[in-house]
Amino acid sequence: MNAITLRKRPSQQRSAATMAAVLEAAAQVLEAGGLSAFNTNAVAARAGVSIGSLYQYFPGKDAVMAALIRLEAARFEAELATALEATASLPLPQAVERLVALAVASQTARPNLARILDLEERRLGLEIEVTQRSQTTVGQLTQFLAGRGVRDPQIAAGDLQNLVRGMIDGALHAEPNDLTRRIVRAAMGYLRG
Amino acid sequence: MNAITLRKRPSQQRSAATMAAVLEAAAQVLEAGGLSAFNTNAVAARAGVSIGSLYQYFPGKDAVMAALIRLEAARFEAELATALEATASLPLPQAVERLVALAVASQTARPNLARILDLEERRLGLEIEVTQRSQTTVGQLTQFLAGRGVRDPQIAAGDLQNLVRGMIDGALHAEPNDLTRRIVRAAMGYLRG
DNA sequence: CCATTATGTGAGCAATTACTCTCGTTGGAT
DNA sequence: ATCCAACGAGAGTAATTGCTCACATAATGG
Repeated sequence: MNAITLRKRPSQQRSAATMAAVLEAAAQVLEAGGLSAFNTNAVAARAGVSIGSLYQYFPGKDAVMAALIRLEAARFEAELATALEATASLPLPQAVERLVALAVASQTARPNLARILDLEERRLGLEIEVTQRSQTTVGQLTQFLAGRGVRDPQIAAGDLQNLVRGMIDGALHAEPNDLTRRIVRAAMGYLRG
Repeated sequence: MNAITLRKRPSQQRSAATMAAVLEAAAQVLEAGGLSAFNTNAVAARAGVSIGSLYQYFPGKDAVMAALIRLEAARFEAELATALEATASLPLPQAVERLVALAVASQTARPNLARILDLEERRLGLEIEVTQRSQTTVGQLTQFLAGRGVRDPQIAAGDLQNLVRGMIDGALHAEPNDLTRRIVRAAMGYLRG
């Protein structure tokens, strides 16, 4: 019997290293060549594994994208969580400045990557996923704003995220000087109403 | 003689209609299926012309994209120009509200298109093109802001454009209610410093 | 040692794509 | 009527891509 021998399933330790290598390679390919350069052969080659191996760990191309999106989101959310702790006792303007500086630093590291991941996230429709509200970026921000007495904190959190993202995306290629200050001005203006 | 018979060159009247059909088809394909659905066969089919014809009017796929980007940019810049005239005598907050409302309306019509065109514009690197400063979106905005006594009007124009674009992009899929009001709040906050 | 399983490999296939080239059609001038 | 240049059509081609599969190698257990 055992007609169907329960395919796939590498699991465990080795897989973690290979998967990480693949995801890092995917990030590099996207950053260097954009969406059009993102193909499984290129990713596998840059990761130093064969395409066969890549397909042992990921069911398909989109799964690699999705995993990368989740990884980057988790990274940023972890940074955000510690930053929020550190600013818990600061007055609002200083707290906002710290958070904005964090976002700027995060986007500056790989200017093109975040933009592409954002587009792809929409295409794949995996917006709500890890979404324990407390772990999402907007979720954390919502709680922060609510704690500061901001009205409609959920909407405000979304708006601020979009505002910051938009200003960073655009300005990185044009006028990065003093960017944090400029963003803080807009964000505080929004919050003061 | 005339060994090479001076290839291509359809020009004149008919071309305008065909080119317009191709560009409108390209916009529809992008809006409906995203970047991955954007291929020359699909565009030609939707436009109701053969691929042969498409390639008579456009030297390649990217040229179609570029033409579409320029067309949409020109459309928006024309709308912006008339809106700026109409708001010339209004106080700043009302003027800003009108302009923001225009941007919101423009993006709402085809929510996905602008985002994609923006990404592609960067990939093709055709930022400065039509760029008679007075015809660009930022150029027009810069003059407007300068006339209102805003400091660093060029930087402010860029920032505002990015801020508005970011907030619209993000909010269209989440909380479109009262969007204009919220954006105006951020924009005016930025301008008041 | 061998047998059995887990893991990795990469040539190759099927599908898709951008683009070309040959040929048919049209419409106006002679 | 005949010709000719402009225009359109769409089958075909070469290249690329996502992905499979038959096989090599490494780990594990007896």
